[in-house]
Amino acid sequence: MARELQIADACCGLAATPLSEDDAERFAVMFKALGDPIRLRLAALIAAQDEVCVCDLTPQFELADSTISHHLKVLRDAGLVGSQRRGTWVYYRVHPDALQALGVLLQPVGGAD
Amino acid sequence: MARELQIADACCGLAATPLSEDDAERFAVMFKALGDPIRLRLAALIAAQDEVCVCDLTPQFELADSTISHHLKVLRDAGLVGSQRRGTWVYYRVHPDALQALGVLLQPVGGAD
DNA sequence: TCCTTGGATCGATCAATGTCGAAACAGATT
DNA sequence: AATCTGTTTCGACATTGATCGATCCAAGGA
Repeated sequence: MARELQIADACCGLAATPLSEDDAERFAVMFKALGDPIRLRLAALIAAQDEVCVCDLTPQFELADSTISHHLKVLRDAGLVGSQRRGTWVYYRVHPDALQALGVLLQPVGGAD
Repeated sequence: MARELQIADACCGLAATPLSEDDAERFAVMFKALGDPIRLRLAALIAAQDEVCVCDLTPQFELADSTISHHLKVLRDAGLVGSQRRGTWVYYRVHPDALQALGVLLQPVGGAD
């Protein structure tokens, strides 16, 4: 059951949100996932296209394949991306809703006050 | 010298950004800073007002003052907030530009495709 | 001057994380 | 079935990070 991302709480940005402990916990997981240079680049590479084969990602880093796989799992567990196996290869794509929820949380900070 | 946050690279969001290793490094520091529930709540509390006295923050957490101070330092080092001492008390305020840069990086992911 | 109070820093401890190589797993090909 | 290739999982290790108590510093008040 792909949980529905019930993050309606992110309606008004950090500034307007008292941000319950639960929400803070959930959002922090996502921010933490993006809080690593490798994962941030991975996320950018995936977001740049509809979907990306892992086999196209690993060559772009000087890290063991298992390490890249680990980082992809962190992004997956955070709900930021999803994966799908087709034949031999595995393809990753972003979950736009998740990234957008984080964006909304940050955006209006200096906006309408 | 409050460094000028030269993050013009964040013009087009994750999707459009090849995201150089350097940029990834810089942004990751900020995301990582927000990647802790305590710090995320601190950031929200600070963003909710023009400025906030540390003395108003510490009572809202069941943590040692030194721990809160440490988390504030992480937010400060990431460039997300700034502090100013006035007499006995220290006041924190957000750096809207920094938060906004992160927001822009995330926002347009699912936007115009 | 000496205490008190608000904050930051330091040093120590324990948990979490990044990294790797080895092994396991899933499909495809022979 | 045997094997090859792409991907993930599994220990293991070194590094980082969260937390605390103790200490230090700055500003006020006795």
